[in-house]
Amino acid sequence: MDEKERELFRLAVYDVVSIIPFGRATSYGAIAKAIGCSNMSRHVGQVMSRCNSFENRIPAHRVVNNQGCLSGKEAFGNSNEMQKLLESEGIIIINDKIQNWKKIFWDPLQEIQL
DNA sequence: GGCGTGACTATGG
DNA sequence: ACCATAGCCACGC
Repeated sequence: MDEKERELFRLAVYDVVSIIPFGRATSYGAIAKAIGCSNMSRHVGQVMSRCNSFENRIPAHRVVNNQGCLSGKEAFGNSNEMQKLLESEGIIIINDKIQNWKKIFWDPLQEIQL
């Protein structure tokens, strides 16, 4: 992968994350699949860990793992910040896990086909 | 090129 | 539901 491809990958991830609706969340794997890189879920995570969500206005808190767990909360300034942001959108979290995950989950592929 | 690492996942016990 | 394993692939050393 050369530098140009990495950049495109990063921007594609940003694009998808940016259109996650308020009060919903999605997973790394779903994003990877949506941008045509189904086996790159770990790299979506890597992009998010460096995205600087606050400055870039990216709702990084709406991206969790496939089971609805807040695996990336440590990347926010305060480890409670991610949960706080999600709860401010009406999402219930217990033990770092989003409750009613099936309902909260938003699949980018479904949105793209509309 | 080898080896460990990581905001991951699918699967099996 | 929880833990262990094994694939995954770019990065850094």
